[in-house]
Amino acid sequence: MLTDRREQLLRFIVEEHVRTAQPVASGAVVSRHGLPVSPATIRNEMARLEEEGYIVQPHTSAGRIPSDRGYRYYVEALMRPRELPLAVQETIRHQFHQAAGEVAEWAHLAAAVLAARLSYAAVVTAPQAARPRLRRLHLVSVHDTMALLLVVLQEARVVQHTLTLERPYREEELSDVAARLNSLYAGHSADEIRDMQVEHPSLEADAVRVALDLLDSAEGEWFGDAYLEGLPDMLREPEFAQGERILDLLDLLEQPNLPKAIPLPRAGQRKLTVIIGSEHPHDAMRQCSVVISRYGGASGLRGTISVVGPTRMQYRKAVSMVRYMDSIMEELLEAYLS
Amino acid sequence: MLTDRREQLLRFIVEEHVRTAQPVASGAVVSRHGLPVSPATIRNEMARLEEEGYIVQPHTSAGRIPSDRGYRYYVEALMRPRELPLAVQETIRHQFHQAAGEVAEWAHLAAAVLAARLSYAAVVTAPQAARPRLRRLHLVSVHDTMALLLVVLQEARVVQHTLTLERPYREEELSDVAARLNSLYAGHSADEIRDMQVEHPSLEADAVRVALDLLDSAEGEWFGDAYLEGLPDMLREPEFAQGERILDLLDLLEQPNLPKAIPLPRAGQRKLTVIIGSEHPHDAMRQCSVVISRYGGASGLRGTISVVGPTRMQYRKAVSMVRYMDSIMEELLEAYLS
DNA sequence: GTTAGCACTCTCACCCTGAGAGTGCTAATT
DNA sequence: AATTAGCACTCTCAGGGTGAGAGTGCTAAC
Repeated sequence: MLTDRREQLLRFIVEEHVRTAQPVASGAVVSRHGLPVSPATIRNEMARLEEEGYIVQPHTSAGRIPSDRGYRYYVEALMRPRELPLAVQETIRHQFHQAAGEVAEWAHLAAAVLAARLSYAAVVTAPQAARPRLRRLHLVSVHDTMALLLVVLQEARVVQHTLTLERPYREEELSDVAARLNSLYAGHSADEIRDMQVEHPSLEADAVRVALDLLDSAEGEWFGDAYLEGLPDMLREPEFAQGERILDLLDLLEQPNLPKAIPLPRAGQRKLTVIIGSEHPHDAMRQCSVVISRYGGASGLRGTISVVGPTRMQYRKAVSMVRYMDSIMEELLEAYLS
Repeated sequence: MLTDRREQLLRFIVEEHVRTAQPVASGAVVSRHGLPVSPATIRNEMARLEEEGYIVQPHTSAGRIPSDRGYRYYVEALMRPRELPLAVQETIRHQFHQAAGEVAEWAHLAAAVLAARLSYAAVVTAPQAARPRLRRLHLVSVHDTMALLLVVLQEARVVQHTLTLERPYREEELSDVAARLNSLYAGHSADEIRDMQVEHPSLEADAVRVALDLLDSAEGEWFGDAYLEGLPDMLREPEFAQGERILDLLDLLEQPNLPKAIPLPRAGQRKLTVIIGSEHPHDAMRQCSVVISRYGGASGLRGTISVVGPTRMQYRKAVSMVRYMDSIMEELLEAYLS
C-alpha cells in the first residue's frame, strides 16, 4: 500500500524521532540517511505520508513526527523484530538462576530487569491459576489468640490470612484441625468444596470460610501480585516534562488502578500485543505505548509481562525484551510445575 | 524572646500561608486578622521578624512567607497541639477493628488512613523485633521439589522463603524435619542457635541456614516492611508543580531509598519529631517537612509512623494525626502481644 | 509607638520583533 | 513523469520593552 521509498522514509522518521525526540526535517533525512535525492523530493513524499495520516507536523515550520498510525504501521510492517543478543540473554538467564527463589520473585525480577534494560516502566504479574485448587492448608500458631491460615494452591503459590481465635489453641490442636480439613478438601476447587456442604464447628468453619474467600479471590483478581518497576525512569522522558501529566500517570499506575492501565489481552488475541497511544482506552495513557505479553496457559497458570513507555518508544528493543522475558517465565513454569 | 504581638503575627502568617499557599501581605493581616492597627505598623513588625529570620519575601513587592526557622518556631511554641476530634477517633478506631488481620496489615492501614485524612504522603513501617526470636518454623510442601520455609517470630510476624529440594519429599517427611528443628531451636535467637553448633543432614542444614538468614535480616533491616500511601496527593500541592522536583522525590521515596527519606529518630530523642525543610539531610527533601513518631519499644517491637508533606504543611493536624495513629499502634501491640 | 502618604521596586502578562528553521509551491530540468 | 532549485511564506522561540498591579520601606506628622 505504501511505495518502497515511502516505507523507507517512514521507517527513518520513526527511528530518528525515537532517537532524538525531535521532529525530523526533510534536510536531515538526506544528510543522515544518505538517500540519493534532494530535500524537495523528500518533502513531496512527506506531504503524501501526511495526507495518509502516517506523520504529522507539530506546527508549520517544524519537521514531521510519526502519528500513532505511523507507529502502528512501523510496528506491524517495518520493524523486523530481532532476537536479543546472546550475551544479553546469557546475563539475564544468569540473574534468574541466582534468584531461583519463589514464584513471586520471578515476576519481581522480570519487572526489574525489563525496567533496567529499557528505562521504561515494567509491570509483571505473578502467575495465577485460571482455576485454583487447594493443595493443602496449614494452621500456624502466631500468638495465643492468633493463627495464620496458609492456603497452598496446586500451582506453587501460597496465600495467607490471619485468624483471630476466640480462645487460645495449642499448636497440636491447630494441626489436628488442619489435618481434618485437608483430608476432606485437599485437591478440590472452591466450587467443589462448597458443594460438599459439610457442617463444621467454630474454628473449622472460620478456616473454611476464609480459605474459600482466598481461593475465590485467587481466581478473580487477575492482578493479585503485580510488580511495577522503573516508573521514575520512564517519567524522565521529555514528553512527560509537565507535572500534570506525571500525576495523572502516577494515579493510574498505583496498585489498585493498574488493571485499567494494563488491559488484559483477550484470550483469542495473539501472544504479544502492542497498544499505541490513542488506541489505549484510558485518556491519561494517550501519550504512552504498552507492550503486553501473556505467558503461561499451558500449565493452567497465566500472567502478563508488560512495558509502558512513551509513544516514542524503542519498539524493537521493547518487543524483543518482552518476548524474551516471556520465554523465560514459560521455561521457569515448565521446569518447576511439570 | 518574641514580643506577644510579633508571635501573634507570625502565627497568623504561618496559618494564612498554609491555607492559601500565597505570600501574606501587611494589608491582608489587618483586614483578615482584625488587629486594631494599620498596615504600616504591621510592616514595621514584619521588618523585624524578617531581620530575625522568621519570615522572608520571595521578592521585593510580595508579602511574606514563613522561613524554615519561622515554621520551627511555630511548631515549637505557637502551635498548641490539639487532640483529634472524638468523632474522627471513633471512625478510625472502627476501621482498625474491622481489619483486625495481620500485623503487617495494621501498618498498611495506618498509612492509608493518614494519607487519606491529610492528603500528604504517609509511611508506616511494620513493627520489627529489636532482637527477633524464633517461635516456630514450618515446612510446607508447595511442589514436589519446592518447599516453603515459614519462620514464625516471637512477635506475631511471619517471614518466608522458598527452598528447592534436591529430591522429592512427602508432606510427612517435611513435618518431621520441622518438628526436629523446632524441638532444638524454638524460642531462641539467631546467635543462640549458632552457638549450639549442631550438625545437620542436607535438607535440615539448608533450612537452618535460611532460617538464620531470615532472623538476621529481620533484625537488621529496620525498614523491612514499609507502606507508602498518598504520594500523588502530596505531589499535587502547588510547590511541586515543576516536573523536576517530582522526579527527585519519586526517586527518594522508592522502596530501597526510603530510609534516606525518613531518617530513623535517635533512641534518645523525644517520641515525636518534626523535620522542617532544610533541616532534612537530603537535598531533594528541602521543600518537604516530615513528622515522625516511633511506636513500640516496651514490647520489644518498634516501628515508625511518618507523614511527608510540603514545608507549608498543616502541622497541627499532621501532628495530632500521627500522634493518634501512634497510640493506636501501641494499643494493638499491647493487646495482641501481652 | 503609631500612622498617613508616597515613591520605589518587583512581578506578570502582553506585545512586538528579528532570527532561524523548515516548509510548500512554482518553474525549470532530466 | 519524476526530480530539483529557488524562493516566499509561516511558525516558533528568545529577547526586550511596556504598563498595570501589588506591596513594600521610608519619612514626617501625630
